Amino acid sequence: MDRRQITLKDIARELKLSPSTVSRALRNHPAISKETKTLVQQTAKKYKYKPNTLALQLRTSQNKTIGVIVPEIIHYFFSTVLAGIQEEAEKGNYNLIICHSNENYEREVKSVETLLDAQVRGILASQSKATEEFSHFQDIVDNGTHLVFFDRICTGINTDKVVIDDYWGAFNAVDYLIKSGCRRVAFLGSNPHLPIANNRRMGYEDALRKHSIPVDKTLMQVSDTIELAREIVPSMLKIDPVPDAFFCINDEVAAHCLQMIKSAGFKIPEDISVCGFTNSDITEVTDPRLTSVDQHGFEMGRTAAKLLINRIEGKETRVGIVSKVIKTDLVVKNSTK
Amino acid sequence: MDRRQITLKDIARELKLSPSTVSRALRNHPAISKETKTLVQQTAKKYKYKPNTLALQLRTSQNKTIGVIVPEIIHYFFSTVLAGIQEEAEKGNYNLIICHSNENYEREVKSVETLLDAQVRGILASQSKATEEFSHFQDIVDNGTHLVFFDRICTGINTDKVVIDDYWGAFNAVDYLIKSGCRRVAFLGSNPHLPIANNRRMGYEDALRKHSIPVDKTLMQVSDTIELAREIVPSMLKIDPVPDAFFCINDEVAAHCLQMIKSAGFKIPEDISVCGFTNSDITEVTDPRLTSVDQHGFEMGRTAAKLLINRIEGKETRVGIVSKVIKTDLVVKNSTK
DNA sequence: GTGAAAGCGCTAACAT
DNA sequence: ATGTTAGCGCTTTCAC
Repeated sequence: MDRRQITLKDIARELKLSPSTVSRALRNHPAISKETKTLVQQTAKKYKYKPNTLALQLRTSQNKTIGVIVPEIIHYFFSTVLAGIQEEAEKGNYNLIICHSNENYEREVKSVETLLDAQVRGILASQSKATEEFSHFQDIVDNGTHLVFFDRICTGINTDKVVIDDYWGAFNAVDYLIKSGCRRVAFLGSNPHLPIANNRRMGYEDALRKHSIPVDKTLMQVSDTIELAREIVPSMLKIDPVPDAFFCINDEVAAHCLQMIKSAGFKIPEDISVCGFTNSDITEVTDPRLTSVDQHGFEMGRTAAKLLINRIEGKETRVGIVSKVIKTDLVVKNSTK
Repeated sequence: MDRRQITLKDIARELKLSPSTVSRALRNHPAISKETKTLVQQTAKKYKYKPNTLALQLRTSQNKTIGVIVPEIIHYFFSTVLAGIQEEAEKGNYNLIICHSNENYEREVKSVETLLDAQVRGILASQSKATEEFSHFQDIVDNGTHLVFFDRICTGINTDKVVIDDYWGAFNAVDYLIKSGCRRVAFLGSNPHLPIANNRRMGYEDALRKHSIPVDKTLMQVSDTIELAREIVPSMLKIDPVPDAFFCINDEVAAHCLQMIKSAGFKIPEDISVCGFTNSDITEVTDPRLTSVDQHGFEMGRTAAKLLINRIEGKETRVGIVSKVIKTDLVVKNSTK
């Protein structure tokens, strides 16, 4: 069953032509006669000839694969980004090698190694939460391989990036919460060395300041996983006076926050509002449905992949760093007034 | 910045050796003297030599990539499977090309073409809901490329497959519902030409029969998307007597079903129980938390990938079709009595 | 123990 | 308009 693929040579032999003629005929070279062309092309079709990509790429010493490093695959936002990357890669005829750091620094380092070993032309990366050291990313650049960060960018490395407007996403959400009557807005954030977390915190603080509400450190906590939320939210509900809104760094935390608020006996949104970040599928099935900031992951994936491919193909000529920003949208549902 | 990779030749020239010697030294060939070996290996390390995979694969005329066709990437179950495939592929040093049919027949056909053009060694596929014609899958087999179906298998093609025990998953869930006191269990299913849907329907029916409950066609509907559920569930809630349980083909349908039951004024699980299928992340954030059948997608992905790789490498010697079945588990939460 | 030559499939100079 | 030759990076006979 394992039949060998038909090669140019096979066709050449069959037609008593030289391989180069066949090659040219197939690629519509002007110097080939019409008859030979049609003859060759028919025979190619007849034998289901497929050019050997390996040989082609070896010759031009340019493979067409790009690598992707994501912290987590089983995750609404990242799978959305992945879908966008996939679409753009397919369009440009690039193959994808997807690596999965699993929020783990060592696996991230290994992923970089894997991708460089595979000699990908470029890498799209989103940093794991655990990463605080960046030399593996620097290796990519030093190797002459193109690198574009998306979402969880790494400020220590001088390279292209695609982010969302975390600051404005947070600012608008918190501004909305305040305008709807909330005065004690809690912030469940993430490790501040992640720019996305820090920018959202600043957006949060500035929205408070705009309305002359003092920033209260007791209302700001790192709580970016379900486990942390289950620990921290109950304790925050005991603060007096109790927060009248929770602005959360992601939808999972928001959804579980919402559950705990309800089981503590508060009404949502009458007593306490909750707002998430991402606008993932789970926002539709919580009760009440969860207000959230849409991150447009698909568009982020497409943008990042497009940028990388343009760099690879020399179509992006700007010499310095290119930073693209994807706009967020607050999607108001029922967990806010 | 785009420096050329170091090749065997470069090292050979530097060390005044022949490329073949260098090649042998690097791969620890017995006929090479210890001194040359260490010398070569040191120089290789010094220049960060990386073998050119393209050249290697061209020589052995065996690339190391496998293709995956999934109906949907942004989907808890499939991203779980993907994570399993990814892990196994990485372990076996295979690259992945992931195609995304988006539940669309034409895109599925095109995906097969893409993968065959890329000359992947094997393909892992899960059929789109829209597919009713299978010749594109037959093309894969005719081409001599290995094919393993997972989850949404295609019965028309004679090839390896990995499925879950849909029948027993459904049987056990419905059996549990009945044992908890439900008598009028509705089934929100999917297109019966999909084996997964048909097997679950049979499990459902047999569980009813086991308890001598007649199968009532009015309680069985095709409703496998959120849109369909929003249309069908309200109408079913008007049936007299009303169903006292809904067994749903997936968690999204179950979650939205649950919402509509609540807004119709019924209590869950006191009046009506709801059970989903997959046990995805959303089962944790609905109110009440959703009882569901765990499909173990990660294990399915690993199993399918392992099987495919074994076929490719000739390690799976069974001549006929290999069918693997992943066991499901009913995970009882709060939407059932 | 090491080297020379050939070849994997393809294309691009350089003939003719 | 077509053929010849060489070479992409690597391994593998076959020599010595």
